[in-house]
Amino acid sequence: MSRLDPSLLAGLPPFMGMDQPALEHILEGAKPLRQPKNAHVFRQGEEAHSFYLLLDGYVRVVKLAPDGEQVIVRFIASGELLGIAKAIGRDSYPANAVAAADCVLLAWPSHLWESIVSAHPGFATNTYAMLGERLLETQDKVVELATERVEQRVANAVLKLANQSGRKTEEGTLIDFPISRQDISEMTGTTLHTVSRLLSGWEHAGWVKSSRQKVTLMEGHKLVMVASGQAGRKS
DNA sequence: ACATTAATACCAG
DNA sequence: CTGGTATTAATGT
Repeated sequence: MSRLDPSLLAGLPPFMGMDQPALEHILEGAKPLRQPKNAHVFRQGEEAHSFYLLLDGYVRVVKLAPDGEQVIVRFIASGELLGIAKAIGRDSYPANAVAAADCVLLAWPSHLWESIVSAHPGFATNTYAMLGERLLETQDKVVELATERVEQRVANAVLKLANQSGRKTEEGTLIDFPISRQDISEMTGTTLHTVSRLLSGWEHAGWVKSSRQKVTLMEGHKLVMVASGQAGRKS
């Protein structure tokens, strides 16, 4: 068993403002874990035996509707916690978590949650702030789904992804993990057909560039226009 | 070279 | 305009 370096955690949002001994203490209970692309980190309904910190990669959180329909709730980027069912008083996971790219994570057994939180008040406030952020995000998304048209929603989704995980290239901003039209449709409540049509439309206009599992954003401001409903109206 | 899976084209409601 | 099926294109083995 190799020793884990506390500098892995230093500077990450959940551990902001914590000193070296505290980080070492938290790391004692963690074991590293590596998940290949498309592997499940945990499944909806499963007993929440562990909680996780994503060190590298991306995982998508997918909610399964009773009829088998899938909805992508959010993407988790590196440095974020996931599977913290215990923090909201649950003992089963509320959704599936799937590696969107090859991932490396740290896993803690869930029973350590209580002791870590009570031993480290800074960690507690950080994670509750994070939960609050996520709550606001999902509220915004509800409003979006209820009030905006499809083109606005997918424009928003693309912008969000580019913003959250964009990598600069000569072409523009590349979303640096594999993303299919199906994925985008599951984020925005449409079908892959509509997403495909919109994306190729924008590609002809020169606003984005897309190929299999890849989307690069070239003219972000144009998409912002679409997202705000100021463009693309047709009759 | 083949099988698998994503993206687009095509067609129907 | 949306949703389903077929065809084509890309990717992994």
